[in-house]
Amino acid sequence: MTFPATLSGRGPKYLQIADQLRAEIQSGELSPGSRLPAETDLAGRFHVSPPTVRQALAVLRSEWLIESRHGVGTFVRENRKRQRRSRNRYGRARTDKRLLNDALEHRIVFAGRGPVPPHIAEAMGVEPGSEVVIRRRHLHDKATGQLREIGASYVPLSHAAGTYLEDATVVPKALFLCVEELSGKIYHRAQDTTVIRAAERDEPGLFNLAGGEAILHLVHTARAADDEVLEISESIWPADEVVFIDEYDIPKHGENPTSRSEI
Amino acid sequence: MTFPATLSGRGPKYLQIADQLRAEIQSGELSPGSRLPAETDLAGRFHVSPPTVRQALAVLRSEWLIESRHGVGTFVRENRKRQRRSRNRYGRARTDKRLLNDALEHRIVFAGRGPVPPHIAEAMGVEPGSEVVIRRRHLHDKATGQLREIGASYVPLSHAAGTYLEDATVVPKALFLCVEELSGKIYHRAQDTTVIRAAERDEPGLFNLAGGEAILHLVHTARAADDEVLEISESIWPADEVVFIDEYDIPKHGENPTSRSEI
DNA sequence: TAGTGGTCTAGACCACCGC
DNA sequence: CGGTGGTCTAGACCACTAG
Repeated sequence: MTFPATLSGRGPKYLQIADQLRAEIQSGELSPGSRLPAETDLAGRFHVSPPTVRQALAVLRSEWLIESRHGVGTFVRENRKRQRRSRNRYGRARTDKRLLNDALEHRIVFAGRGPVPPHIAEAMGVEPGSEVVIRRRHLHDKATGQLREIGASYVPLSHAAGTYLEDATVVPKALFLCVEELSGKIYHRAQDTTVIRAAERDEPGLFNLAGGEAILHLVHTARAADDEVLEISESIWPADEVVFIDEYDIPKHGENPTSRSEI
Repeated sequence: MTFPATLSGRGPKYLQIADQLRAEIQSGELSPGSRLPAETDLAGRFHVSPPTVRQALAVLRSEWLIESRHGVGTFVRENRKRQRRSRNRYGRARTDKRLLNDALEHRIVFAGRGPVPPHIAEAMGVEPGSEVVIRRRHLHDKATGQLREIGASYVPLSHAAGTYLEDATVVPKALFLCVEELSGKIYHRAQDTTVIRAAERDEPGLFNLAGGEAILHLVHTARAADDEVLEISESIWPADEVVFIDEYDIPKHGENPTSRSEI
């Protein structure tokens, strides 16, 4: 029998049940994608009331181990293939002339003028609500159609107003190369700010999350040599789908570091 | 009256209650650190049963907005002061000869030989369980005493065996300078791997978390010019306490990028 | 229609904390 | 001690999905 009907008696029942099920998941007895027994079945096997089972499942849900589909069942979460991102997006793009991940489909969901949101205005050094050119994108997994990333780019009117950046067509090359062309200025220095926060508003629905899940939110500010902001872009992922891998040279003794440390 | 007794009737009651309370928190009516009314009080005011109130509070807890203390009450979470980390820890350390954050107290909780854990062995390219010199550290907030970061460094025996790195005394300068001295090799290139995962094992207790919270886990691998691993270190934070701020130069056209992109 | 998970009730008793 | 949140029960009814 897969699920012992006995609880050892140490600690709360719902935690013991969660421990049992977690062990079965991690041992592979319950494999990714497989369905758990119905809540009423689990209640019977563990000799507890249904709400207690639900409490145990809530624990596993908060650990990102299972997900429930209303009217269908509760399933062991698939190990979603993790994306790999570098914080330095310019290195290869400058030579490859492309920035896009081949496994993702790039959909521009909005392009045009709009008010700059507060957290971007701050980084841009302008009044919140000022008009800028905004390009919003959704990146979908080509295989499954699942939304994997939400992004937006904000370019000052001075460089983007009236240009093709206001058209919702996919830019044929990396956005920063377009901005360099249009502005006549060169991207010189960047700042990336990364935070992890709880999912809010429509994000759980968009990403098909249980709710209350962690979101990774990156704001990227690119400046010209004279410190003028050329572009701010932000990217939003379900935090558990992302791995950052960064490789970089370590400054030698006496060498001027290319990154200012913020520690 | 702070808490209206009426629910608009749209959607589940527990979500409406959560929305009400969230609005009060975000408007500042319920300020950080202040106590919410007791669950039974809330049940009375909203005319629902106590379990329904608990469900609403569970939502806010998963959004990291409140925390409950058994026997005391439920409180609006303080905005914990966020740490700022740069991926490039070497820039300033090479000139300042220090790596430590002044607001944090560095406690070495273990130093000596031990088996290398699996996720480190992989990055190090050795058998899991091989012996290495391990230095484990806890970083506490000097003001509050709260644990803010767990870290560990792993140095191959070939460079650290029998040296002062096996003593649990705080190293007077940055660890990498010690390893450079002891090994006679220079840190040349680094890789940082960052993931966000659910808290596991004893982490909720150590960090005083509600459970199921997001953890940020960074593994840093430093290599010499000949690709030999000189040191691997890992850092673990409650994800909501960390902001990464990275500044870096953007490679010019035709310039060899210092970071290899992983996109 | 049958079976699933989602919402909600009205209690009970326990464990913890501060006074 | 009184008040708090934590655990648990034994139901009821609804909403969703699949066949």
